[in-house]
Amino acid sequence: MPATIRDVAKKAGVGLGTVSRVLNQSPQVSDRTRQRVQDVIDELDYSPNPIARRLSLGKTHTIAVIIPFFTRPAAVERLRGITYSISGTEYDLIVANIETPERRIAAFRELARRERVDGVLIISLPFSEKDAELFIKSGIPLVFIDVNDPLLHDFNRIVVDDIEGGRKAVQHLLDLGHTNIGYISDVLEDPFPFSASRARFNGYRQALEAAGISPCPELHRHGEHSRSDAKIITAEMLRMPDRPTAIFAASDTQAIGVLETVREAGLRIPEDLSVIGYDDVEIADHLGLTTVRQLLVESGEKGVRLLLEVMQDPLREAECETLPTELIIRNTTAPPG
Amino acid sequence: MPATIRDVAKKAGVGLGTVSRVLNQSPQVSDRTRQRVQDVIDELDYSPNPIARRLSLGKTHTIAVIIPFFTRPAAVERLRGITYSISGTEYDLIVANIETPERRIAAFRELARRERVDGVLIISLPFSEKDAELFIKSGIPLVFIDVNDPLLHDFNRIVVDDIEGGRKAVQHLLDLGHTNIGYISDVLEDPFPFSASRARFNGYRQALEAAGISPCPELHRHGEHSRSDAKIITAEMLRMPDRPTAIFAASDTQAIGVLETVREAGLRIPEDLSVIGYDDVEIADHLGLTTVRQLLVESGEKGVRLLLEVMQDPLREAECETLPTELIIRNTTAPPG
DNA sequence: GTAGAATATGGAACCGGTTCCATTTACTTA
DNA sequence: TAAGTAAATGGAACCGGTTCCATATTCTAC
Repeated sequence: MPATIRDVAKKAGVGLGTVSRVLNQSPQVSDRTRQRVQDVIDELDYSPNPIARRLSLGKTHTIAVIIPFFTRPAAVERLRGITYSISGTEYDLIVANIETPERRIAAFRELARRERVDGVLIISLPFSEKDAELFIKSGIPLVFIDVNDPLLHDFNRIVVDDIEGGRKAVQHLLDLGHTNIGYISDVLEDPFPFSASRARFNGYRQALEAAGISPCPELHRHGEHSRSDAKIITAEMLRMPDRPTAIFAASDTQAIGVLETVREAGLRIPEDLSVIGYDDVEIADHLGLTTVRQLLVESGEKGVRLLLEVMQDPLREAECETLPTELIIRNTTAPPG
Repeated sequence: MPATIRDVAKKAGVGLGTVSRVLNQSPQVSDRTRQRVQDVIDELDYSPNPIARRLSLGKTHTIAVIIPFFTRPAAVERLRGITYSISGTEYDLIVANIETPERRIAAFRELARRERVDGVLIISLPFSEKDAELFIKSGIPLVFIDVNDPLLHDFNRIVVDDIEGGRKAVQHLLDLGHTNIGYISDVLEDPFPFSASRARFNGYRQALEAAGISPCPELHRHGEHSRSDAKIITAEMLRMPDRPTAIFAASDTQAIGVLETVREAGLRIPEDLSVIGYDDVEIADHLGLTTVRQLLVESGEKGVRLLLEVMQDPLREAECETLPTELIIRNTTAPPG
């Protein structure tokens, strides 16, 4: 049904190559011929078939984003930035939502192929040495957002210094006078843990040690990255004889779970217990949550820009851009009662 | 670099058609030949080029979702359901994020083309008669989620009865004894308003009228679909001499803005003012928000399933599935003080 | 006006699959 | 064993673009 380049050529009385040259703004067409062809293109409402174009050019014009979308609200805001930067480019954004380890492996396997995508963005996901081999072998341009690991030294990254971010969170609590500070995070002993959680934990530890406080293993607990697990863990912590006076949660999602349990226990926030999260997702403002802010939307935008550059110039050196974190003090932290 | 079907044929000593038959599970291949070809496929780590396949088959294997993604958290949860249902199919999901009317028009224009996508899902967006013509002309399979308009009678839809949903919200307030009930919504006088907001407004009005209360125009205000606009509008309402004792907000997002302003005004929720939202997005539970629940994830899942069926059988009659709404009473509504 | 250089153009070949029909091969029956 | 039928196979044509080189046309300089 839709007109093809052959229809245009025939009706304009020119060759296929000439139509192609008009379509692709080649200077090697006379103005007169160009106008004639353009008139026919308009008349037939012709536009090129993207699939045929992609096959011919040997490019997919597709960028894949692999994302644990719905279990990490922060990731949603990164994706927002990604859609902004992709919009107006010639690329399609395909989304692979990863909510289980099995899905992650399958997605990597499927997408690490040059005939499949031109580039890949990986957001907030664990990444193993074996995964790295797969992508290196494929030669697919790859950018990580919020994944930072020594393993990734030779890959392009947009990250924050999560050690510093973790330190800021804990330093804020120390400045308020807290010394008995809990930390709730994702599981850190997985074969492939999410690197940012581990770094935030290291920041937690470093800040305590710098203040001459020996980190107490009882005060660090982990579970799935979810509000409900954080609720359960917080309840356990509140049952400790020497319960913490403040809790640092590794993400705002988990901090929300903490808030819930603390309130259900009849404790006042922040008078009886201070809570600080990490990310500054959109709802954090509404909740009055004290948190460490990351530039989530900007990280997505920059990730796309970096990927486009890598796709343009595959020989460029791997780059790692570190975005700032910022302590955002709202209403969930105060000096210990 | 990657092996092609020609490499496989040559190495296996068969013709292209035979390799294709093996790839596509045709019965018309002897077991012996099939095994021989499969061994070579494994040896060369060959997989078909999806672009070539799509051109040959005349299918894009792509489904587009057009979504006002980030301005409507409910849409994010619908998208979650979409990713669940798409996962495991042969289709790529491309996401077009629409945050302005101009972007909407451009996206429709680009995507209403058979060489571009095999099907389209449109979520929570305004849709005009002109838009309808564009899609009818293209013959693209199309399913709407959360768009319900007489104009769409001949299109496939997954909807809720928003009139009933709006009535439920207001009926709940009436049952509590409220008679002075405000309503905050999106702009309804746009050339192409979002249909669900209008329907919820109709529900609001019907419930009042059924209770013998004449709807007061001063009690209905609208702005952009955002938390911040809802904050401003609520402040205006609170300044009314005869301010409402309860507010029905057309979405949870807007309800959150209402909560903020009410609290900033030093009023207690729900003692001084009751608030009810609409959607039951994930954070509503944490906020203790009374709301009208929609099955958001399920609406996405069903939308994909319906679209796949329409793509399978283009001659099928247009279908409209109506999902239930449910009143969810939490802590933001109580009898008037 | 002629020769040479520059510009414009057409279309065969190509991208990597699928498909369909002519041909070949294998099997069955008399 | 021969004839007929069924199954298997090969490869040309096709999908709709892009590109590159041979050729045609236009322009410039003498």
